[in-house]
Amino acid sequence: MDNVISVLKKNGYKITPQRIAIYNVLKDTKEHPCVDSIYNKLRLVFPTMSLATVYKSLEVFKSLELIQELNVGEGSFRYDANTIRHPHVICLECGKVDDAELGNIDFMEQAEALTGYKIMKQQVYFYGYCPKCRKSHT
Amino acid sequence: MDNVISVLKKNGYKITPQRIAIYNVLKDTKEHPCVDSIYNKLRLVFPTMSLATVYKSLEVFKSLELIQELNVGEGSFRYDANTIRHPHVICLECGKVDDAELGNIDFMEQAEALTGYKIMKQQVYFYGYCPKCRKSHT
DNA sequence: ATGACTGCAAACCGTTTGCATACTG
DNA sequence: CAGTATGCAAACGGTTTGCAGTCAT
Repeated sequence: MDNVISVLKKNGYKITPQRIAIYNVLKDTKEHPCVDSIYNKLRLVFPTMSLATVYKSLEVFKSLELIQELNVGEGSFRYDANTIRHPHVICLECGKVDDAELGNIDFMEQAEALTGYKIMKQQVYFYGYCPKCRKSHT
Repeated sequence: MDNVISVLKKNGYKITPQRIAIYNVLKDTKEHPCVDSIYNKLRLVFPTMSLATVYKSLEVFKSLELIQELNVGEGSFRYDANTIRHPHVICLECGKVDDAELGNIDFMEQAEALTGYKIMKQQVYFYGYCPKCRKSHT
């Protein structure tokens, strides 16, 4: 909750209304919004909010591991305030991105042994048709 | 091998030297090159080759499932002529992308049961430091 | 011969950067 | 008060598009 504030403070970043608002948008949704979507939500509250501020703030949050960046292959990134590693499902029709809590599917050790890489992170994405869209897809 | 030719033909696409050359670049490498890298390799052979042609050809191949598009979060896509589902490892230092043949780690059924999505595809990415780069990373 | 393909250039769109102003600490 | 953050606009880089000319069938 105030975790953001203390982490920002601890790392010498200033607490600004914009940063708090941006973080809260992510904290309060499960939609994994992209920058534009965050920006448009915030413009209603901060008429002067700029895209650049959203980008810069997300960059700060990312570097402090307060959020994670998703990369589902749309040409833009999405963001998630849940930084615990978990898979995502993407609807090929409507573009929705959901969490897919599959329990423990950690293959990092196995991958490390096999590839010789020092593995730091694992990302799992599923692509398919969501409950609503699958009806129209036979 | 001539699989490309027959698939293109079967689907009403023309066989052009450019398309064959682009496909062969992918077929002959394990580097998962991006568009720019493919383009620069081909310019040596086809001085008039254009980026647009590379993009358009890859689009055709992708739609015919002759190649797959990778999306490791660099701001550009990479391409792989190996269309069999397999994980990839990305080096956080040098950007290299390798295959990681982990045996069977198919969670599509599980994800389908859990999420209600009709799952079509699964992508697994590992991020870390490759054997060369990990030395400089303690 | 005809219709698809190539290749150039311009347009596009998400993201980054530079800089003057505003605000946090 | 010092120095970081904001917000605007311009720049950037990967990708897409339109169109005239060319080539595969």
